[in-house]
Amino acid sequence: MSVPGSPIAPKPPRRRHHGDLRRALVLAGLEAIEELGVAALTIRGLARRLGVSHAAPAHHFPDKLALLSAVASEGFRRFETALREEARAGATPRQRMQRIGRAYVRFALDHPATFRVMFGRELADCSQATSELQQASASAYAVLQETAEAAAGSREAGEVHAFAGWALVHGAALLYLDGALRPRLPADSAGRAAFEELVDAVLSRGPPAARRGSGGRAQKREAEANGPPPRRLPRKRASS
Amino acid sequence: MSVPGSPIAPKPPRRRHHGDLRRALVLAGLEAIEELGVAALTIRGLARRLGVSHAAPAHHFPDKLALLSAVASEGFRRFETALREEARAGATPRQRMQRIGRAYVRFALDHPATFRVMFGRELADCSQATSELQQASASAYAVLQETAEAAAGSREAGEVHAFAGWALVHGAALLYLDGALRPRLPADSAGRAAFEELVDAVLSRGPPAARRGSGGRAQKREAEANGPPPRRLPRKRASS
DNA sequence: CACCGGTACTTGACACTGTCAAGTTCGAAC
DNA sequence: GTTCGAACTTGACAGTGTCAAGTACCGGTG
Repeated sequence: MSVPGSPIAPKPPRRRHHGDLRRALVLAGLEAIEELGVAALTIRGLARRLGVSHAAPAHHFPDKLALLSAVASEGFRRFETALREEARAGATPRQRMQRIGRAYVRFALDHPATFRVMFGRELADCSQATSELQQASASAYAVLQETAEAAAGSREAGEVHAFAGWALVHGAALLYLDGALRPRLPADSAGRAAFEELVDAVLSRGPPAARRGSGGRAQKREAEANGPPPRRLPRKRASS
Repeated sequence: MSVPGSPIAPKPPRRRHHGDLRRALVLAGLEAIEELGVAALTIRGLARRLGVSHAAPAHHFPDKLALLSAVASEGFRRFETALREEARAGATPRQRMQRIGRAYVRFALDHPATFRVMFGRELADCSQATSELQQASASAYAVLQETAEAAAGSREAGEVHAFAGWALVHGAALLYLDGALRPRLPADSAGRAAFEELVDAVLSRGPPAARRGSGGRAQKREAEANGPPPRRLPRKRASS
């Protein structure tokens, strides 16, 4: 089904009306998604925005999912860049791990719609066909895993390590984005700040299973050395 | 805008063709979503399935998002039931917490499309209008929080506790559902089993931040008492 | 230079969607 | 038995993704 060889940029674009319509579609798609959400992204709308006919995009992407997949791949590339930059800025493996976690959440909060497309359901069902997306995604995860292995010391511990950290920041970001915390945290900028503090606290202290009764002193000490203690979640409002 | 009073079931249904078309729409919507995914859910399709005209649903839900919201609320109610049952079966608070975590992941894996609708983006943007959904969601989260408070001993520790555990299982479930682990874990039943073992391991051992060098002995002992050690993630396949 | 093949794009059409406006039918209250 | 309103139908509209056929333009070849 798939031709062997380098999957990206197999042929130089012919650049007719827009220089490179394919690239323009991906970039405009990213913009449109961030502005209005995924549901507002239409092929015809993109075509109008770029000044081409409504069927022009079909010559670069067989269907809408393929276009979404290309948009998500671009998102993953930017995501990976952000993570790598942050990892490079950390001194110790442990610091790098925490910085990556924060950068992960920050990216999700800064580009919510892109993040959801990257990890969204639509692509999971059909992504077997788009190796570009799989590769971009795996490459981003590799940043986490490399850092986790260095922080954990061993390879196998690093794998569980990386998965747990990944799941933690991923879930936290999505819970915030999806509004699941909204009854407790407002969606405004103050709510975001409180949320990021909370994530910091969890990243420093470690989640519940490790915090049972005995032996919490060292953790607490380190938490205070790594950042401010978390502000408590505000109580739910009494009335709407 | 909104009428005061009890938001749920304010009036008994008049039962014309389908006894209770509103309820039938929600149930058929749940089924259709689980069978074919959210993208395949259309108002007209539901109407055909129930043998009514294409505009009949509009008399019960002002638009498609309202219907999706009702479906998600029903999902949350079933979700909460599953969590509560599991929590009741645990002896100690800590056992309850682990059981809830496992039940959380199991629900997501058993009803992937419903789970994604429940926590999906579409509803986050408009859910200010549907108090039913907010209430159902908060009620499910309350199970987690109550258990976490009991396990943590104090109220404020319980909040961070609950959030961390929530984010962990939520993120893990979504990463699996979205296929982000697919290069490492196959999507078949063996992959699922390996994934559930992995989650168990993380729930027992605690995530990375708590597992740095010193003081890991008690954690290891408890991990072994709580379940089998995690099978290592299989190496990535060499070729597709 | 003319010619020509193929790519990038356009035009037009189709089936499908969600949503609205107006008409119809039926249950129950008076 | 009549009336009234809710539940439902019919018909229409704009908008969508996708396909088939046609057109313009660039590169190379004679």
